[in-house]
Amino acid sequence: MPSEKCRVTLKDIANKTGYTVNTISRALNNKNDISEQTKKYVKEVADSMGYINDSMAGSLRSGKTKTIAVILSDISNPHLAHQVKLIELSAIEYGYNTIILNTDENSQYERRAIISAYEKRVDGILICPVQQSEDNIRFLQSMNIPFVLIGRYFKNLDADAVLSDDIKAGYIATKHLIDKGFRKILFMSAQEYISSARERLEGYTKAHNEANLPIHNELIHSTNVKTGNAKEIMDSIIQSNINFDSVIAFSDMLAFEIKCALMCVCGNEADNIPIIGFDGVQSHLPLPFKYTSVGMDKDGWAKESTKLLFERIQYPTMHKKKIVRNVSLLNFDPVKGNDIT
Amino acid sequence: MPSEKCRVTLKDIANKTGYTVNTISRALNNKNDISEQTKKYVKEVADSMGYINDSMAGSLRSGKTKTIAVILSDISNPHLAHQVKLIELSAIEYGYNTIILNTDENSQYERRAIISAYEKRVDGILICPVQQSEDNIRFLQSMNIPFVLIGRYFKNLDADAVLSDDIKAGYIATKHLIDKGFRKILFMSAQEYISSARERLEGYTKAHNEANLPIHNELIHSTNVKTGNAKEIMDSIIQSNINFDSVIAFSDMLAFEIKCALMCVCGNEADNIPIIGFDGVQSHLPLPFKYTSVGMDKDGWAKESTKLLFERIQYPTMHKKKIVRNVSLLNFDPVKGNDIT
DNA sequence: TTGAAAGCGGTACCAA
DNA sequence: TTGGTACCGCTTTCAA
Repeated sequence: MPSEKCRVTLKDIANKTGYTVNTISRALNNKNDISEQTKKYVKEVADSMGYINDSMAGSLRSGKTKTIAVILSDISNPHLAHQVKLIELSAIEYGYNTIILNTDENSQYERRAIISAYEKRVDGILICPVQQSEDNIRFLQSMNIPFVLIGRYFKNLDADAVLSDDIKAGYIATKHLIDKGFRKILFMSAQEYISSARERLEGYTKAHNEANLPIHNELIHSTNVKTGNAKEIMDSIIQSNINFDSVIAFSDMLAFEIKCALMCVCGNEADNIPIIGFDGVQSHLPLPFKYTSVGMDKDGWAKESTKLLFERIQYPTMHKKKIVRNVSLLNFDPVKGNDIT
Repeated sequence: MPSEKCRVTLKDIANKTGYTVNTISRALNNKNDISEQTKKYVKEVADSMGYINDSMAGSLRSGKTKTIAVILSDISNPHLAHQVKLIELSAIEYGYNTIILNTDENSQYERRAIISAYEKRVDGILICPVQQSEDNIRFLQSMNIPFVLIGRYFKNLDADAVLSDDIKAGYIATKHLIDKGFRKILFMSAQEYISSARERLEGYTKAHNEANLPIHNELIHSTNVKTGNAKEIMDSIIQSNINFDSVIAFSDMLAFEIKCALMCVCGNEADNIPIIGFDGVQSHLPLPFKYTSVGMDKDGWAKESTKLLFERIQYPTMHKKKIVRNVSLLNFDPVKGNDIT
């Protein structure tokens, strides 16, 4: 147990044992220039005194914090929360801690998050960039902290990235609906500066082109979609007499919101309007209704990006890598479970 | 922009301006024994050099990290993720950062999390304790770090806590079903060492007693419920020929899982078996189906507990407070929205 | 209003 | 194998 009054330090152990702080430090860190006997003794005394390392003091000197930062839009999004959890588990295996910083898709907050990570001297950063501009990422580059982009990337920026194949994602979602006979597919996208939004739309277009079907611009909504306001947007679309028979949504959570909105307007008829989302949350969010999504396997980009980050930390000069992960159509059924097409 | 090679330090600014590090430090921290002119000049130079504070070095000296830790079972649970987000937002208002540590309902991990928080010298801790034993919390007490229990408490332990009225929660869920004529209410609880689980069961019992209804022990399952294995448990219950006409589940996520399990077994008939969960996730998780839950308002214990923690940090000797928040029956309908009874 | 120096609690480096 | 000492970057204290 730690002393009642204050922190037990190396000095305290040194005083008690007669060794110097230096020896204590190296004994506790299992350095091999200390005799086993001394190590054992020192460790015992340290334990009995309830010594707990002060990571700040150590990091200040060594320059290493054994901590990585994960910067993303919103931890309260179930998809991201799950990914973060996986990242944390991975990081622990490498002996690292994780801190999470939210951007809320806001460049200013993102800038703050980057600064905050720098203040805390993290050894590396995983970041799903807001992308409103490239400034923040260039700023991050100038800091010389290893980082990996997750889920989104910049064309003109040579950086490590772990992405999903978003063109394919948009394509298979669209093709799936086209194959089923739907011709008026509403595409509810996010901000168009987001690379994954653009690429999914590209897939949407590709599928239409392949099927020799025209693209109706009124069906493509690249509005600033934030969770929580889908109802208003859907209402305005419906009020504008835009005709659609199916929907593709930028995320699963958005898809759920859209479904609610449709239920408000059409009641049970809403079931006739299929909605496909992205992210594949069904792997860890079993919900009592059927839904379809396009996504990676349940590990998403979490494991891969953590691995890449630690590679980068170890080999700072290694050539930059861009990893694109495969996606597939995921049909979730509460009875049958997941069915991957 | 920060220098390409390394961190800009106070020393660098001192060298450039001719002042000492001391003056620079106090100028940047807006202390009032520095002339406005000097402050302005120093800040300009610091900005132009891209100076970013090294929080570790500062904290090491000052003993304050302006960081709190949130220790809970699993950030990937949507309910907790939402609460954590609210805590973070609150903390930022107080000028604090937040780190999150997961316990996975495992005492050993909880111990590690507490140690990790101590290593990082956090100024305070919000913790939803695993409760398998009191050891970890007593350990935490011995550390002299201000902390607030959230959602769960210990009878024999004088500690700050922000809780929900779980007896009432169990009571109104049960009464609601009894009033509707259900008589065989399956109670799917969590580990019985968890205070909220016990209290909800107490409410369940109370509602039965009040209605002069017997309690059937076979309907009460205090198994080690972790998300993800509800199906097996439900299967075994059904195989045992235990008869039930309705369900109360320890959490909303568990309720969703149980619903899926029932759909597997009874198909559409599952709709005739009402399931009530706890947590009230509907306030921030709009899903396209109706469900009922018992919970607090959407702020949950987040704001209140953060506030209490900062009170405690400010007044270490203040008498301990136990805050019990009200709960109500929440009916979510994708069309009508939330209806609070 | 500013400067000089000590020190927070470790780790790194070199000498013994 | 161990000890002595500088030092990480900042804040605090006291003197000027």
